[in-house]
Amino acid sequence: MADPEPGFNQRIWQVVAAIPAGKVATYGQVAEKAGLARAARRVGHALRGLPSNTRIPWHRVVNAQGRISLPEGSDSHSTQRDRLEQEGVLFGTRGRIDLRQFGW
DNA sequence: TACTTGACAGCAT
DNA sequence: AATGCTGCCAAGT
Repeated sequence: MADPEPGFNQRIWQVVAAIPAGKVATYGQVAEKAGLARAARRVGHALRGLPSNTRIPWHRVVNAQGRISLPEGSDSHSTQRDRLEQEGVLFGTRGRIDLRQFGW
């Protein structure tokens, strides 16, 4: 097997899919929950590889600073922010989400 | 095949 | 607060 850990991507998607609407998780949290503690980067790659028509709520994943980790001004960025606001997620003055509102 | 990048995070300086 | 280094691992060059 070329891939030593087959299915981890799927594992990651499963974790992301389990995030309740109106709530967000950080890459680190997702990684940890997927059994990949400290491999937050892997989460980023897994999400990046998602098809445009995916039903995975990738927009509920932000970085540890409570910010959207995508180039500001990009389509993905605005899409993510729009969806989060639509779910009731509050953004701070500097486009920052106060993660404390979720208990972390 | 080797080196560099990257939807990150945590700790040290 | 800002910068730099390290860990982790896949994908790109």
